[in-house]
Amino acid sequence: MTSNNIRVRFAPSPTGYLHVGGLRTALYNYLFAKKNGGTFVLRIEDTDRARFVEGAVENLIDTLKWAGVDFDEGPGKEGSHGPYVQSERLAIYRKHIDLLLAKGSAYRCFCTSERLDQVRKEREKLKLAPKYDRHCLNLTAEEIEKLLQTNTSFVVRMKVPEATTIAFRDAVREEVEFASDALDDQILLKSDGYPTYHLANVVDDHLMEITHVIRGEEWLSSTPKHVLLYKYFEWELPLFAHLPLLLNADRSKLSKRQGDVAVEDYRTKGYLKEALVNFVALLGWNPGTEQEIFSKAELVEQFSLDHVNKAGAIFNIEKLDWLNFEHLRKASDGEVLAMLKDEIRKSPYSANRYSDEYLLNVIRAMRERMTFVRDILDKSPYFFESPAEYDASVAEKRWKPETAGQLKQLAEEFSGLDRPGKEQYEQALQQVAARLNIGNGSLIHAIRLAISGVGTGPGVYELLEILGKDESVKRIHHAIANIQHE
RNA sequence: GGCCUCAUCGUCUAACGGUUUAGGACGCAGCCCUCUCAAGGCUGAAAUACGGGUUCGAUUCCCGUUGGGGCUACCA
Repeated sequence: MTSNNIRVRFAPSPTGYLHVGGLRTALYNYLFAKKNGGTFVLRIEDTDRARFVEGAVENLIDTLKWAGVDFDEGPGKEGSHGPYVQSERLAIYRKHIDLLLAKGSAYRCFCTSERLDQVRKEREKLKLAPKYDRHCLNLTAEEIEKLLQTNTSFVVRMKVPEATTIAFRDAVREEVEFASDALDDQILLKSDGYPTYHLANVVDDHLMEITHVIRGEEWLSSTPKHVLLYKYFEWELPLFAHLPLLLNADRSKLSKRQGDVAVEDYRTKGYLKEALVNFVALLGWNPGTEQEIFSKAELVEQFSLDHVNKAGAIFNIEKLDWLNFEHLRKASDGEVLAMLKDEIRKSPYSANRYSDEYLLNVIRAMRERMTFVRDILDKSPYFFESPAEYDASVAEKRWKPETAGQLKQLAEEFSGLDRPGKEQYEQALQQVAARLNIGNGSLIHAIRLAISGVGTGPGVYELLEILGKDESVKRIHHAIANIQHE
């Protein structure tokens, strides 16, 4: 499928679940790759052993698969640039660290974390940038040898040049510049032998021949360190594209505290993958047209880094709900049926009590009235069980002293009908109303309350038809016996 | 605090110096339709953060202010 050399990657940390911001980043990478005939790589950045969560990788892959954001190379889909899990690439990083050490672009640091804390505090007091004081940069070869011999634990730091400017081009932010003096001598190799993000990321992006690094804006500040590393290794720079962050309603970075951030949370809440993908695609990107509803294929067709925004975007659920409604109505009756059966299985109702034909009728009646498939159960439980109680405010308004007698006549009329449809119910009701010399409306509202228990929902005749004659008549009699007016 | 970065309706966004009484969408309000609720149709309220420049002309370019966000870990 790859007609050129464009290669992008999504590089999450397996710390639990896929964040919706991560989904957005993965999606943009995916769309960019598909649009340009490139390759989309999934790489697992598990260099922090303390934060590793069992099963997180599987969960990540499963969630990506659910969302339809498929990768071309990655764990379980080995290509020519593997392995795709960083903890399996330790020897590679070690080799590159040695290279840096030999060139003098990096140095060993034997300082204890206690000393580091102290240095930090002192510099903070002096209002200086919180940087390492380069104590170990001045160690002699003999001193280093001695420390190594005694197995003193150490880290490897990058040697940042003094008084220069590090500039790079960003596809969404154009030129970005940093003064090297503001940069810390970043740790590249931790004392446990694992690389930090900065080293592993640069080495892997190069080795995996990544051409475009599309990632969240939280990485913008550390990009000069990465640029420096590319320079030390004498590697060609990829094109960076830093995406605006997804925000909470108060404009802080989207966090768990203020709502659901895990893709699986939205999945279990009943959001369609089509809606979620459509929604996050629009958070930070626009097609340049007035189109709002997109299929995945349309997103691929229209996606471009040129239309990526700079400012952070608030994750606004209301629009997501609307998109869910829109995508749900695009689903076929059969697709909704399958989803509805799933919901019924999770509900107190018994799954095989209702025929497909019956459920399909319910779906057609509720089509324009649901945002989630679950709404069918929540908003119209009367399709699944007789009303146990009757809405008091509706009863007060629609159930008059004479209503019981009128409905009794109507029920009798219905009983005499032979396999009635909507039209027959309507005719019967009109006849009874005429006979009683009352408007159709008073009968209609009363009967709705009687058969559904509530005052809202699909048309009454449709309700009667779906429920069937026997069930409807039964419910009417039950209502007559149980609804009190005033 | 320092560095980086961002700034159009409540929210997501359009506008790439003049075609703009700043457009669309979500949400909100009203009207129509109607047996209710929806759906649908129509209408409405709602924004260029502020101050200086540059220019015949600034939402658009420059500077500053203010405000927001990110980073500032042997986390990614």
